[in-house]
Amino acid sequence: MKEKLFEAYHFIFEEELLEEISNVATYKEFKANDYLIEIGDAIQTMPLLLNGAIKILREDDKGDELLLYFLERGDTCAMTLTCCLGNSKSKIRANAETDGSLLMIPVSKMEEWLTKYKSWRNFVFESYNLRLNEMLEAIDTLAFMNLEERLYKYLTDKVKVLGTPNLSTTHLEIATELHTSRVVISRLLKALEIQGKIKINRNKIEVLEF
Amino acid sequence: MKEKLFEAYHFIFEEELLEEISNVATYKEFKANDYLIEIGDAIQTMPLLLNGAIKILREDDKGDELLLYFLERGDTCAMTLTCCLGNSKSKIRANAETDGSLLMIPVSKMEEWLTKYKSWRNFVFESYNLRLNEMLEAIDTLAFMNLEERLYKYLTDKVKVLGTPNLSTTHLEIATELHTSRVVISRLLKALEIQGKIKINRNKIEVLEF
DNA sequence: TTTTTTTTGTAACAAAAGTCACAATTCCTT
DNA sequence: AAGGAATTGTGACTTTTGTTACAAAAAAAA
Repeated sequence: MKEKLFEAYHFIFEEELLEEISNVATYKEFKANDYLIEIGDAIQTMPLLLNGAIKILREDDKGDELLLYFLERGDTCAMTLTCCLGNSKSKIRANAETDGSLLMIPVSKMEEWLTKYKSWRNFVFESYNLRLNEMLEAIDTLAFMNLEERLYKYLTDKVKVLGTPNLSTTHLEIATELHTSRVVISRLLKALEIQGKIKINRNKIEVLEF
Repeated sequence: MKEKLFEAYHFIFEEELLEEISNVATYKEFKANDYLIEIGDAIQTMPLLLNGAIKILREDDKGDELLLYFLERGDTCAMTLTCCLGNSKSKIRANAETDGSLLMIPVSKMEEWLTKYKSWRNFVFESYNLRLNEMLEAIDTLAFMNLEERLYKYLTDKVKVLGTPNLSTTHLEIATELHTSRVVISRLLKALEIQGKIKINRNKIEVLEF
């Protein structure tokens, strides 16, 4: 665990802080598709992602989903910070995209370190900034792109996060994360295939350009 | 200026901090429709809104706009914080919705106060949280609501910010801020009028239920 | 008052996205 | 191998949103 921590964070945090973290943090492993946070959960700890990828989803009152963005190694969830510091309930769902591991930091420590370590303060602000920018990107996508463009962006984003152009997913799963219907996604995937951008197989999509 | 500062912020900041602010801040008044920040601007100071309302807009590469949210008294712009601390260019446009005034705080001070005053730290985090939540709301609106619902939300939000049910605006202006076309807005406004939710006059819309 | 500009209304059409129904295919289970 | 479940394909249709073109009304300017 300590090795993983140093591996992922030694560029960012000073030795002393890394030591402190490894003393108070709880280590947790997760498997792909695990639900890590549910909407409405009270958040008591702040996660530091060591490896793996986590997707952050929004849901409306009718249960309709929408993928917001991915977290990767070295990321933390600003939504969690929001909840920790604001003492409110989670407004998003966190769902493991791959297997991975993370550290959980108690809120009390994370507040203490804000004054104690400049690198921690920078990290926290940097995280907020990253997340704000991800949200802006999500808004751009929704407001300014049509579904075919959104779909292609979704596929290429996934390729980047997973590190392979071969995606194992179904049309229905994509439709859910983009908050549209399966028939529409099948139609648009077909269109992308005709354009030579992807190759479709059952439960598999290969992204050819990205 | 000092009175306005104390009036707007004495619940939030301790005496000492208020004094410091009034020593280093520059006071600025603005008129409705003034452009306060343009996309691409380098941000050197952080604004504290004393009174009035500011709307925050996003723009894509083709020049299409989208209203993100409003800032009101006691607010600061997390986007600005992002820029200040991250040292990047503004990704949004700030446009005065009403006349008003604000204070500009140098970045150096705002960083210094982070360690010095707990109330300042709380304020900054609180601002980030507010903005993240506004962004989430914007995403919900785009992803889960149809245009008629978005339009009605837009109108009622404006009523809240301006404090009057009588809005002075044109169909074209609304269309621009919702990133759609004037004809569509005219059509949907008519529909809302038939439902008895609003009353339409040239350059004026009265919101009857909100 | 006339002219010009701005704003709004409206029809007719086009494109994008969503829905429904059902068939075909592939995979999994037994 | 046979049956059932999951996944994908497809046609026909509806709804929502966007576009174009032009007329009418109101306000502003000359």
